[in-house]
Amino acid sequence: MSARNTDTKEEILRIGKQLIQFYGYNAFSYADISRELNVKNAAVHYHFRGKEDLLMALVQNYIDNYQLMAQQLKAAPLKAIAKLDKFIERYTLLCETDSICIIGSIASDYNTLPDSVKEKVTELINLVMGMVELTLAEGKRKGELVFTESPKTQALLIMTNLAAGVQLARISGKKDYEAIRKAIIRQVKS
Amino acid sequence: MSARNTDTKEEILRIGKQLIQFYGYNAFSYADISRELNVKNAAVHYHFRGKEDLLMALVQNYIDNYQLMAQQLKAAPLKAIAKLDKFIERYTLLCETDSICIIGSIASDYNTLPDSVKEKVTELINLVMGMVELTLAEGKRKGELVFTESPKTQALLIMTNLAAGVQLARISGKKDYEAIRKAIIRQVKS
DNA sequence: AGGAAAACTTACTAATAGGTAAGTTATTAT
DNA sequence: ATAATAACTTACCTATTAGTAAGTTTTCCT
Repeated sequence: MSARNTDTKEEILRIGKQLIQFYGYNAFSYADISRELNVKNAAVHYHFRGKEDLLMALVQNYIDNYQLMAQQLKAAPLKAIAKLDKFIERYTLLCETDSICIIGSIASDYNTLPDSVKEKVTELINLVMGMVELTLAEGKRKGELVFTESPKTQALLIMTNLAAGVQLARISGKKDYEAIRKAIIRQVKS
Repeated sequence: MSARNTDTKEEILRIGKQLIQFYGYNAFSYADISRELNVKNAAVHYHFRGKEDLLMALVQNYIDNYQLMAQQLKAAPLKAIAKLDKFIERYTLLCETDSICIIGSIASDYNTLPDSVKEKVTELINLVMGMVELTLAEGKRKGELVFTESPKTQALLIMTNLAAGVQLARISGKKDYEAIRKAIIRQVKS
């Protein structure tokens, strides 16, 4: 099963992920990836036939990741607020490297993407939104969280705060992101 | 040949604005603009030396626009909630054409932009944020609005809800945007 | 009417984009 | 040991990109 350089494919995904979060989908090329990996661009095409395939794999990767996270969160004996924190932390980390959430990045380039990718992205969004919504609903039921909106709407508010929060942080600084982060918590804390 | 078009320059700005909001900065070219205007791409270069200059002019255009809006809002004998509505309506309109806010669009491509543009965008953000903050602060002072966060933080929350709201709407539909829009109002309504 | 300036077009660059076909080297299974 | 195959490289290709220099047409001004 193992091949000569098994992690080239994973490395491509890793770098692609970085590039899309730092520069955006339409602003990076196979040359950027191959340069960083010290291979020729044809090698990247070997692993991913085209940019569309690479993006598909990338989004699928996120889906797998979040699916795992959703399972773990469900099983974990954590308070809702701690679960929410775990989720928010991902955005805080992005913020620290001047990167943005892949959903936001893709959303900005959405009208230039092939339909296949659009569908996969919808899948990803539904997954993430569902996860946050569930966490909120459970927290509310257990009395650990307090908010007046429906869990779905509250999830929308939080997601948009975070997604645009990291975008804004690039321009006006991390302080604004921090203010948003804290406010999100206050909004749902009992 | 025929008809002289003195507003070519303005038309370029109009189309550029559309393109950046629909496709993103790195996904449109001078060819896209010249095609739509029925001129050659050199004509676009005549009015704006390069893409950087075009983007600069575009952002400046927004600054002028919002500066005017800020003045009008200050002077207008409107309740704070009505002023806020006027601002939100811009995003609702964007949403209807599957377009996103220029700030969000630029934020996503931020790391590919020249410094000159970055600075201008900061100017734009400060202007818009300041306008929303002021409206919120005034509304609170007059008892027309009620919210617990500082006006600045509340402005951050609203701005991020809207900016990411229109982005999200592209993917998961306008219903989500509508839910966000209504929740924003509820959050500050007395 | 005539000249200057503005608003273009024509006709090119050079660089990069994404992509492919065919050949080479390394790894693995038998 | 060797055949098959995986993981590449070499060497291209075509389309598009932003951009420019030089010439042409249109409009403005006197």
